[in-house]
Amino acid sequence: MLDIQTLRKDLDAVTARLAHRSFALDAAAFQALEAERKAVQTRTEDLQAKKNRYAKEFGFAKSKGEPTDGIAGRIYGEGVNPDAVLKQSEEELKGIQARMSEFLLSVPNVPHESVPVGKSADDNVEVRKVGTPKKFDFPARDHVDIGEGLKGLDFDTAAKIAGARFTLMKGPIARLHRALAQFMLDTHTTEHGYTEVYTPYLVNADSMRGTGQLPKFEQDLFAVQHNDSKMYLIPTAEVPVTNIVRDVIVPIEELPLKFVCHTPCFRSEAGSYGRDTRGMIRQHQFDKVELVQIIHPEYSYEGLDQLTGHAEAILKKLELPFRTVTLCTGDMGFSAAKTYDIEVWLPGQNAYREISSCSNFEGFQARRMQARYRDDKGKPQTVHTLNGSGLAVGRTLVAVLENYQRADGNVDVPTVLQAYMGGLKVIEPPKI
RNA sequence: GGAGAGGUGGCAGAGUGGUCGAAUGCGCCAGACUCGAAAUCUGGUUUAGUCUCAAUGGCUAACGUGGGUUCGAAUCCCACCCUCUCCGCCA
Repeated sequence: MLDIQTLRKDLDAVTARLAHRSFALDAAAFQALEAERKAVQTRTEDLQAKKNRYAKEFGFAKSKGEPTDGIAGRIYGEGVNPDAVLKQSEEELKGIQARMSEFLLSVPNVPHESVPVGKSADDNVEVRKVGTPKKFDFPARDHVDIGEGLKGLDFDTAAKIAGARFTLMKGPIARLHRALAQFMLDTHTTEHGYTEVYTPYLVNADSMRGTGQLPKFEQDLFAVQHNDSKMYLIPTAEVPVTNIVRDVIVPIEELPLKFVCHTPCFRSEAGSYGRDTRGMIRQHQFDKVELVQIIHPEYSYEGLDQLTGHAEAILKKLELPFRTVTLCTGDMGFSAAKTYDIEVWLPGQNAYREISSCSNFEGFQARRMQARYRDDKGKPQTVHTLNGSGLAVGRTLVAVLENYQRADGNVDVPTVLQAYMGGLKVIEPPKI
């Protein structure tokens, strides 16, 4: 949610910057609504003030045993039904405020000035490239062939159990998946200063609204009915973790809060039919290790660079080639002010594919969820929120399988993971 | 699932129809005292919104949430949500 004060003051500038991300802000509608709000709010509060004055004088007169007949006429004038007028005015104001809030919730974040202007992923700007894609002296297979050859990935059985876009892992590949998550958590907690958290995987609507999934993107979520309300399966740990600070004033000396969290993520993938249907690139359920920072606004861009570096560190330790790009204005998510995508090299696709997305939301999420700190004058101020994948575990597994494959169809275990694999150095098919 | 207790400011905790945005204590901030600190004393200290001629200004709202009664609700009534304790069941 944008700051309504900014909209009032710099409506034209905001409209112009939102246009870069192909969002047409209806400035006229906003101004009309704002004018209406002002008129109705002033009138309503005036009526409320009269009502308060009336009650006060009434009580005062009563206590002194004076008559109370003349009071209403003196305050309200003759011939009006103050209750009905007030009630109607309050209803009207409520309606306007609801419309205003709906309007504000539907406006995406304003891109930071450093974000390149562009229309699509083609306009993203590469900031660095690390490692060189390995040349294989045999035709590189993709993770599906590798995993099925090792009897460790089974998409048919997953489809039987659940449907399309699910994976069943077995044996050393299942263990490799687990090892990756452990390795990531350990690295971020022991080397990057994050606190590990475990959270609910089902959350309420307030939490989804706080991080921006609701109200606009309900179709991307899985939901379950619970009692009379809906609960949502988290599409990323960003949701429960960032909502830790919803309605909280964080002591300034505790900033930045740095959390790391490993969860499954559930996404309906509505609207992505036919895209990435092969393998485990795009799943309804996948594991991710998420980094979240709650940070002082002054340091949030510094923090974003650091957080992106923390995610990249995992790829470096795994010796996987990657590149990092800055998303252009047209390719960014709804809530982000700036996003870096980290893309890992996948020999099976002969392409770099997204494995992490690191964003600064500035105050966009924090305003929605009233997450604040106190400035040196003691006034509550909105914090900034950051998050990034550190990393998507399923896609990292894909990258390891494809980059560490051998001519015989087996897969070398990256050095840093061997301890997590009980010393195993090579993944081979089961003996029997 | 059954029985009970409770949800009030950063925290603890009073307040059961009026001048209560809310006692008191703790915490925090400023000042006094002090060489300095502690102790003590004095003052301040919820949040959100809004108006205007922008001030040491006015007004509105908020005591879990939503409704109701009333001139007037933290306080009374109804519904719901949440937390805690005990019993049962259960990974």
